[in-house]
Amino acid sequence: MTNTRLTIRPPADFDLARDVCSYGYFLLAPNHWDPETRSLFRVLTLYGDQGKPAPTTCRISQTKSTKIPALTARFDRALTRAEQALAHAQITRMLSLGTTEAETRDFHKTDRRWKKSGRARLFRSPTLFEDIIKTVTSCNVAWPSTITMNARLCEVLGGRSSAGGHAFPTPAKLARTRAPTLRSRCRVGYRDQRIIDLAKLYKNGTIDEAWLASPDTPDDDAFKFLLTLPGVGPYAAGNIMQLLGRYSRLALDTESVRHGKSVLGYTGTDRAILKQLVAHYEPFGDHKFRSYWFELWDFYESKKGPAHTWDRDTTGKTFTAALLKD
DNA sequence: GGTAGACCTGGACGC
DNA sequence: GCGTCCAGGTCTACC
Repeated sequence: MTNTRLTIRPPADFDLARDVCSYGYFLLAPNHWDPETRSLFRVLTLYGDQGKPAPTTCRISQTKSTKIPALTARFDRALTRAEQALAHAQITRMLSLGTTEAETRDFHKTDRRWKKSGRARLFRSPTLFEDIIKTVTSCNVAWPSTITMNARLCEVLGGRSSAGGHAFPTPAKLARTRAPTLRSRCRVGYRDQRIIDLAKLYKNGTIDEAWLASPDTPDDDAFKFLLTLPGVGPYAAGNIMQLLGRYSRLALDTESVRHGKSVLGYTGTDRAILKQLVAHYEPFGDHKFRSYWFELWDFYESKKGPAHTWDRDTTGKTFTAALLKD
């Protein structure tokens, strides 16, 4: 049997290099962006007929030869119909293909600064679970440690594809992992039990992805629920909101304060700067996270060059607050 | 409601 | 090479 190859039609304004390299998670395992070929490699966890996890390596690239920008996803084995449907859904989530051209136009009407570059979509994970764990691994830690934690989680607990790559651990796998294993082998520190508890909550349905993602669920309700999760405070909840495609909340941290000081020229105490940041983004209403994020991203690109040229193991590791201060 | 201190890791720094 | 300090967001105890 030949390996599966899927053709995906994204919205006409989609640009793989721009839209993958739009949020830091594209630098975290198991994602691997290749700047040379402008392709995204990663292992997706699909599920075979018996419901057993079936890690599968996938390479996503964009065809530029036709007028309509088609995406091609190549897999390391033949997929069943059900697996193809799941892979399609996971890729759609990762690349925010659900963000239509009309929604993009609406964002650009509110914040015209990004119309020229076309920025509107933010990269995320194939599953909400991975996004939640990635967010927890980014809290109270410098970026290089977040890179290490995600790499170790995949190497130690992620299933292996036939091509040899590791997937992100499944909720079931993390739910039955012992805290000392997470701490010593994945270097997650005190986050160990919180990660296990989150996996259990996801596995037993307490974290209800359908409810959280539903347009019928008000932003306030989703945000309040996220705050009840272990390891999730105001910053993490705000970040998970944007990973759900809800951009009405900010996710403010020390990096936001640095941005307020060095880019926006704010002065005063950290608390005063945070207050000014909230006022600054208020006019962008339901789009405020994107306005905030693309400002920040612009600054990173001014320091490190276009994001699609960043390599995970070199440029990607240099994002520390200390290095960005000047 | 506000605040102080602990949590853990890894990078920076001084010796 | 070793020891110490510090950054980072959440949680708990306390006022």
